[in-house]
Amino acid sequence: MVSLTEENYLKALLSLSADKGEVGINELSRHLGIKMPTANSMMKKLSEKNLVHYVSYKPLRLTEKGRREAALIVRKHRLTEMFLVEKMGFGWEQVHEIAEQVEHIHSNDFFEKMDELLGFPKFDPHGSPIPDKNGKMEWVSYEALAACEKGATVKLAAVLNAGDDFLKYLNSRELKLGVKLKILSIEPFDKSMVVAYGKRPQEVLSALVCERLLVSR
Amino acid sequence: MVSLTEENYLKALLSLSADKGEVGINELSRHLGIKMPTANSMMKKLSEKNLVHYVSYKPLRLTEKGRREAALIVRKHRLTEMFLVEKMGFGWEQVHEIAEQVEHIHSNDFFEKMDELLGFPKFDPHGSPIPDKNGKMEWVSYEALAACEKGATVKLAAVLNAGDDFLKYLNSRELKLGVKLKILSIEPFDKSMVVAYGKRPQEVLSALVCERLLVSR
DNA sequence: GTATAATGTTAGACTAAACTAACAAATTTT
DNA sequence: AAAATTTGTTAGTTTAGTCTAACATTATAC
Repeated sequence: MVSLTEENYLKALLSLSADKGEVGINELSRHLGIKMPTANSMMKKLSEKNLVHYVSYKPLRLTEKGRREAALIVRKHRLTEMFLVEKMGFGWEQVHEIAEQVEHIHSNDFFEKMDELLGFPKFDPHGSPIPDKNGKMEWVSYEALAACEKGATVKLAAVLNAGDDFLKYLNSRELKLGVKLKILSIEPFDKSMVVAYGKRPQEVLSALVCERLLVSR
Repeated sequence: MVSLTEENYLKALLSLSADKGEVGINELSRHLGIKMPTANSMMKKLSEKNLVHYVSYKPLRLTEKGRREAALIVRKHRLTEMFLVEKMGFGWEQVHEIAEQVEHIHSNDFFEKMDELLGFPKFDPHGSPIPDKNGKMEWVSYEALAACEKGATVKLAAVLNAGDDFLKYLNSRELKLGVKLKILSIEPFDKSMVVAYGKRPQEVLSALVCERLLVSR
């Protein structure tokens, strides 16, 4: 049995190792807002349970079992976010907090019913992929808007590290998933972009924003 | 702040004191599946927090604050059950387990949205009243079917202590809330009843069943 | 109304998950 | 390559929620 606390460690490990490949105790503990010794002893515990491969002073790695467990929690989180937006009328900036709690509910029926009512979606409201029942996550490789060149026309496919503030900012600019963006110019000095989309002929996006917008061609 | 564990104690106290008026440590601990000393020290803790009025060797009583807290958890539980049945297509025998977990989610928005989508229902799928946002619970005083006399025609309004088995039994006999029952006879020996309803001209209900079916005239 | 049974309380121990303080190893800087 | 910094580990403490064993009080039976 995996406790709620353990589930949160696994989820953190999955998301950090997806971002940067290698995960250390320091990074993990900062991400979870706990102290290093706490994370350290939890890693030993998860290692006993064959969820994490732990060797002193070496980077942490999820075992296949651990990766699967973590992906199933992510699945529950993302299905919940989708359900809250599509079936309950919440805004995409409101759903993270609630999903953070709902993801720990033990009931396959509950999440399978959500999945069914939603028509088996492949992506959540922020464009992130929803792992399947076996914990397989299809990684569609989007580009960051920041990596695109002047003149390109691209479609907004997902947003990265979508916190409350960032999503409210996007709402205020009518930047929704699916919007087609044309890159009018790129400022060499600060890498900010001027783009056109929808009814907005020119909108300035900072480099930070461009890094967090993922697009497809 | 009230922990998940504390919430479960409060809920148990509310339901036991609604049933029988007085609640003892022994009964409370049996109901929660824990040992008496554990319940005892929790009562002291809840007393510190002004949620329970605790005096050694005297029956336990919720304070007004405690009663309100408990009723708000019951509200969340019953709204959830209603949502699962009405909006997600679960059977009334499936929803208790899930609601038992969902009731601990901290988000007013989440439950208010459910309430709104459901059209502000007054009763849950088992006929139990849903407390309002202030923790006020309207007690409609139904009778047990067992208390009715031969010849009476009554409407099934709620079911008591509705566990999985009991609800499956009711499903198998097509006994749903709102069904009109006519009491054809009462067996003096074991207090079982023969009743007519829907397309069933005569159906035998044991005394145990009759005690748990609540009806209105 | 005393003996017995049931219920309630106290004291002390355990586990999970957190912490701080001190120490050890690895990495980076100079 | 030695010093300094960052990262990781060990040891011991804390809190919430549980337990058992022993004792105390209240209720019940005879």
